Amino acid sequence: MDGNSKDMLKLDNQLCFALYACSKEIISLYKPYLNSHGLTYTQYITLLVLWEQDSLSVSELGNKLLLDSGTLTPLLKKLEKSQLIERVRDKDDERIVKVYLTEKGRMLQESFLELPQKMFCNSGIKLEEAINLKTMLNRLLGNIRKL
Amino acid sequence: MDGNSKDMLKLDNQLCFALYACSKEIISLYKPYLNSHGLTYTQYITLLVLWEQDSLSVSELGNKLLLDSGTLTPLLKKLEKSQLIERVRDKDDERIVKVYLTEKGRMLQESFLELPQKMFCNSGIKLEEAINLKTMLNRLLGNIRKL
DNA sequence: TCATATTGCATTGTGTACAATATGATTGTA
DNA sequence: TACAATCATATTGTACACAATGCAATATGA
Repeated sequence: MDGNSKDMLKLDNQLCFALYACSKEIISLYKPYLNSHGLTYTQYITLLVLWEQDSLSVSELGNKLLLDSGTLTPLLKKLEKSQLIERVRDKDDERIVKVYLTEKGRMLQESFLELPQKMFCNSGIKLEEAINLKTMLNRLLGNIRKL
Repeated sequence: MDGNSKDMLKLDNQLCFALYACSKEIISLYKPYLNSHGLTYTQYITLLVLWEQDSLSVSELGNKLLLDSGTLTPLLKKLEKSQLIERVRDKDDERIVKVYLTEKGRMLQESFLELPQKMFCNSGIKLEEAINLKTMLNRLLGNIRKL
């Protein structure tokens, strides 16, 4: 991040591009494994949330995942088609669609228990560094979201 | 990054999700400004590269941007339609398409000279932190790409 | 010259983001 | 209680990003 405006326009000097590239490349590391289970990355993180806490509405999922309902609706329909979840419109408030794991969806967690560890080893960075990086990212994320 | 496998499957413990979310959110900060110039983020970083070095082939651009030609071709056609670049098939090797900035494309750089600074201020993090973060991301990116 | 591999771009299909819309719930007011 | 206005939620449509495949041009070697 040196001197003048033109330098800051260089691709290599842009924090945003580093984030953009890193995110894409890491996700592409996940892909082979996820695809072998018929999942995209976004579907995977949706399941992550449901494995933590079942029975969430579309918007609650969206809040946790930072995803729009317009993104989630087709995604959830696919997960439902694969019989990993069920979408049930709430009786009391018919605007709300609640999402439940099926037995098959719950069982699937077993296949992924070792994945984070495996991915971390692939990344070739130290644990301390990873924690440090994640902390900084979360702080940055917090700042951005307040705007 | 604590204890057991199930904990590591929690969304909040995933470095990858922090990257994914941060990248998306920061890009969404760029969007209003980019859109007002009729550009997407990907088109913007493509111009960043061309402003640094004009007259690159599609694959050379792809290498710098970590983008596939399948992503670049339609993108470049749009930039050509907006008369910001020209795509010229190489005389000596007709497989190669070279990309040149037009005068209009070169001039456009002026409009973006202050953008990185503005974005950085919005992010609410310290310069030292940003440098630190970018360094770590680039190292991580380097590790990943060797796989 | 023929066969094979490589390289580079284009095309197609899938996934995601965003804006516009529809519909159900809530609140305030008479 | 009834009604209008507002708000909340999900869906649909459109455009973009990306991956996979196919095709054309070139290079290499038999």
